[in-house]
Amino acid sequence: MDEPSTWLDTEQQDIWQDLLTVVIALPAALDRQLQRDAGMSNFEYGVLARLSMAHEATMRLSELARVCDSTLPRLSKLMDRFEAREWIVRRVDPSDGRYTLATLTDGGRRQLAESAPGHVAQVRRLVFDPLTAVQRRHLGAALSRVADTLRRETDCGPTG
Amino acid sequence: MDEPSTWLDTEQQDIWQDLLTVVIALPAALDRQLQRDAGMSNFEYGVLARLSMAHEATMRLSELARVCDSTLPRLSKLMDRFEAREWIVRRVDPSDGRYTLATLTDGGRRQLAESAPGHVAQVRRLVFDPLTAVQRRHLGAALSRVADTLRRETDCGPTG
DNA sequence: TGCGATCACTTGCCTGGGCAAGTCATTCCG
DNA sequence: CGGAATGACTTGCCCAGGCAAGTGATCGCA
Repeated sequence: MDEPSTWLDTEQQDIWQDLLTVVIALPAALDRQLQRDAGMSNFEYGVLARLSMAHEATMRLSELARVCDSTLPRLSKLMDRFEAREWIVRRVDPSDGRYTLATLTDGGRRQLAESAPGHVAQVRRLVFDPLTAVQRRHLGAALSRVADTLRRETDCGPTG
Repeated sequence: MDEPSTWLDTEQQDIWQDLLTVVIALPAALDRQLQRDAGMSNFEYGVLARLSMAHEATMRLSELARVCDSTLPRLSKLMDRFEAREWIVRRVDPSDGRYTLATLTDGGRRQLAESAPGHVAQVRRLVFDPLTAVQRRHLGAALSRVADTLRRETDCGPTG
């Protein structure tokens, strides 16, 4: 009746349903906690965290956008908001006037430090606590395959 | 130096990074394909699919919103767009005037049938093709634990 | 050297979605 | 029976993000 190559079998459908739940509800749960406790979204937290890990807490916007899976307009507008809160400062890259450098301020670093424990606890509670050590290892192995596929997809050929 | 219960170890950080990639890039990839080939988002596809599976392709909006992980305002506005494209019709529930019933039209069903193969192929390509049968089974086991946790989270206590 | 091409970012416009308030139907309870 | 309480949407307002066009800076090549 069904084309085997077109449809998913029962096991795949169950996995797919759970995966859909995770990709929808997990970001939503992370956003709720961070919004409530720190007044920022999961994406905003990720940007601050990436910046804090960079050398001298400074990165070019294009590079920051890339590692944060963001577009440049989106990041540009976020930087406007962060500058208004004085969490970052922008300045022109002295070595190439086309680039803009963003640097985390002390206030931004403080904000990140205050938000981190609650966020990490949420990640631990929702993702790692429900798993045994073996399940965690297996999840990691499978996720790395899927994540690699998606990264190739995004980088080179967003063929759809 | 670090509180063991506060921070993630290296294995967990790697898994977390891959999971972040998946929850961000997977919906984006699904949206791109569906938008390009069918002029709709992944969420819109899910709503049509759920409706098509219901008895007589009809559901109450509140029930449809629940199974689609949507809010009522969001779904209400989507129904406006779907009605404009004549993919669904709305009518008051005769058994209780507070409810609104949505029914998939023939046009909506046709649209779904045309979109399904490409969407399923994309899911298969991005999620299942990179995995061995064993990895797939392991992924399913771990995901079901995490998904269950998230569903409890959403239903009862969005404690954050 | 100078002018067009490229690059990095910014801005404007539009759409989708969240939240809170409003509307209408039904139920509860005196 | 009637008014208050509840329930199921719907609407209005606001903001974040996508895309396309605009702005400077730098590069390439004649």
